[in-house]
Amino acid sequence: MAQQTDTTAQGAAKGRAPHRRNEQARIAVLHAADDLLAERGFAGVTIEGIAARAGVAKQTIYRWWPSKVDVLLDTLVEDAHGQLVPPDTGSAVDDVRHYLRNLAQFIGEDAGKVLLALIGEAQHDAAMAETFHARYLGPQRDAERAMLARGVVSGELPPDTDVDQTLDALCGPVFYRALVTGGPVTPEFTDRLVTEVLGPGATQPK
Amino acid sequence: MAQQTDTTAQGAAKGRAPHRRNEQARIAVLHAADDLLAERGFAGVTIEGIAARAGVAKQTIYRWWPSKVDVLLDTLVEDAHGQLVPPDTGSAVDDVRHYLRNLAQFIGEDAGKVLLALIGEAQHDAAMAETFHARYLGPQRDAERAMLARGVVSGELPPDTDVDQTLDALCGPVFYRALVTGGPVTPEFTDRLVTEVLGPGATQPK
Amino acid sequence: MAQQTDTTAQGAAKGRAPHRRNEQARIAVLHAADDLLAERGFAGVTIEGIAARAGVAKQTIYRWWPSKVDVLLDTLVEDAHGQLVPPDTGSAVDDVRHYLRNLAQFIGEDAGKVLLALIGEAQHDAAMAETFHARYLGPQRDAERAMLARGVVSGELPPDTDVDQTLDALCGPVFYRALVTGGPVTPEFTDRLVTEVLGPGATQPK
Amino acid sequence: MAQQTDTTAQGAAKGRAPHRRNEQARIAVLHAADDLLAERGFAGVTIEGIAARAGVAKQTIYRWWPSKVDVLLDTLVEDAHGQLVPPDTGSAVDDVRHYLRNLAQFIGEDAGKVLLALIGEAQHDAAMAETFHARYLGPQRDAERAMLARGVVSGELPPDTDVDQTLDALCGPVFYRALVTGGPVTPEFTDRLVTEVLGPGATQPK
DNA sequence: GAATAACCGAGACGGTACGTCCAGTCTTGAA
DNA sequence: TTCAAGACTGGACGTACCGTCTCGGTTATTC
Repeated sequence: MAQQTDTTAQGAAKGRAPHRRNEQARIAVLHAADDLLAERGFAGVTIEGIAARAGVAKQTIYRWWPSKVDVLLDTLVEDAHGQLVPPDTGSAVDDVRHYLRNLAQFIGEDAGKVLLALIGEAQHDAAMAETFHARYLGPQRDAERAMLARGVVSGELPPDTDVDQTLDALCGPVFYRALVTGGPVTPEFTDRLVTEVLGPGATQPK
Repeated sequence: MAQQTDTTAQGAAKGRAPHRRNEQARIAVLHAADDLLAERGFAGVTIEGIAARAGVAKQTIYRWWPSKVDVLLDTLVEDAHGQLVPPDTGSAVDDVRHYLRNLAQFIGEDAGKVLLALIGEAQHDAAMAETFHARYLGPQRDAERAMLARGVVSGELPPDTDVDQTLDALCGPVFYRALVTGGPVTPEFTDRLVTEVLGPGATQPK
Repeated sequence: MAQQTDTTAQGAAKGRAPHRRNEQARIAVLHAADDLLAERGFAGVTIEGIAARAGVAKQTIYRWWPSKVDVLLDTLVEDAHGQLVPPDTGSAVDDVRHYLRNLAQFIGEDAGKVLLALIGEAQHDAAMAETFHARYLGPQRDAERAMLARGVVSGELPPDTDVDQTLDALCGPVFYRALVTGGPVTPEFTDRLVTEVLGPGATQPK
Repeated sequence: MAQQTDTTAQGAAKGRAPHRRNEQARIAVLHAADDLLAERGFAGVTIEGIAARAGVAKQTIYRWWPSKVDVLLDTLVEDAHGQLVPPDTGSAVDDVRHYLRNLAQFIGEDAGKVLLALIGEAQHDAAMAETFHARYLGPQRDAERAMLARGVVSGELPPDTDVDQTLDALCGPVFYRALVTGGPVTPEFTDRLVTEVLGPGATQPK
């Protein structure tokens, strides 16, 4: 993924700069897109608007990103990389509990708005949905699956656990609240979810 | 909602239609919008496109609908009215099981695509989200709540059931698959969900 | 000219109302058109605007006038009938002098703005120009010709006077100022015109 | 006037064209406007029509011209520059005679229709009238004044000549015929005008 | 230490759709 | 039959962005 590889200076590190890209411009674009989304909503994010706010030429954006959603996808990937990695503490149930709390909080923040907006856009654009899965949803899901799989291996979860069904039962309600009902996603809500889905043995909070 | 009230001939019945709206045009618009969404996706639905396909002037659309999402909302409300009413058979668990199967099937059809598209759009436009709740999500949720409440009253469900949490646990995974993971929503999936959420006493399928 | 015949109540006077036209509506329309022209200029005169201001339905206007310029033409004809009739005092030169002064003043008033606007519109619309000539310019010109002809008959003007050329030499500069240069059309200007065109024998002002 | 300045290659010569305008598009627009006026009249000239005929985007027109009349004004200025410059042969009376003949002919041609249409539009739109004066009528009048002034200086015309009154007496009738009476403007008509206004000493034709 | 090649800002360009205004036609119900 | 009211098709308005395309200017290697 060209627009993702040279995080900071890594590009210059080894294999000769592929073609000196202006890092400053890249960051300005990501920030501008992020800000516009927070301030004016998804519809307020336009290539022209990003360019104007970032002090960058439209062409510079088109050179590196196929569309505005790819810009947002980049910001999401960078943010999620720092905040949405499933933990690995040894206790799978604890991991799940913390991950869901974390997810709920993330969704409530600006960065999470990007995620929701991209899910929204994926409903409108099948091609976009595909790259969204390839770049974010797929890898994230894999990490989540691994988290549960560790619990199965350790015996903390039953050996016949259907990992996908369980993940949907855990994450589904969280996103449902965020995307559809608009209700608050509190730690109480996610903790209870964990208890109900993973069984009463998982009751004791950390 | 003005554009919804005079279903069939009620308007002419007694109430003296204060200003005769062209029913033919209304239906042509709804159909055109529906067709365009199915054929070309949400982005392919434009006021100009609807007008052209429906053989109607743009102004006629703007006269009765504030925006294209309101047109789609009208088609959704009409469709859902026929297909998504929670049943009331006496057995709440059976009702839920059937409702979820129904919901899963609806989401897979053209009419359901409208629902998903509107949920998507709601992520981009807060004002739209509000009317979406007022016109569809709110009433639908109320009907769902009533379905569960009947089970509590009848003793089929425990008296301390948290209706909202339970509904989210039931519907959340269904929408999560449809909106996010893209996985199939099969009857097996929803039946299992019912069993897990409402307890093993609800296991026996109808 | 249907829209002209029943000035005030004359329609009811003799031959039984041809088909009871609402005189009130007719007058309201003419006034509304006049006012709109004065307030917002020719472009601000629209059928919808006239209808709204006159408290009249659009259809009522279309029933009696083919277009908005016909409405203005009606107001012009009524106004000019009262103010722009060439005088007949016995002295043709005096008549011309007074007529030109009168014309200059008329052009400066609201009613005259209608005349200028219609001349303007005639440049844009050949069909309109034709009815304009038939209804106003032609008759007015005939009256002007008669005024000069009286001078020729009385011997006040030379027998070989080219009436049309002379009229153009008299009226032309007045309209040129009003339509093109935008300069003021003063009595001094028109008096001098008369002197130069009709000869020094016409010098003495009244 | 920005849209007029870089005639030919002067822009590239030294001044460093700050932003390359597409000359081809500019000319296509002027031609399209001209053609539409001749074919369908002023009302038939629309921005959309110009754009379609010129093979140009509407935005390109709006970028360089505030309105359709400014487009026509540009074509007029270019045409008049070539055909309506008052001559300077040494004999002011001859100059006037030729200029009026020229003017009469110009008005009869397509290019002259633009002039008449703009005078017409000026009656409807005060702001437009102002730019019309600034861009065309004013400069043209100045050139005409200079023509007469040369005659005064040379002694060909009396020293007490009122230049403005004389110009109105000369041009007024010409425009009056074109704009109002619709009569033909022949060389005989203009020659006679010159004789009458500038005196019998100016009689002998060239 | 030039030459050169990709970058970058700026923004003009052909387009599509927007939401608005008004034209001119029509239909309805009251007077 | 006229009238007020106003819905209807239709066309143009002027605006916002889209994605493509030059322009000159600026770096930063590469010869």
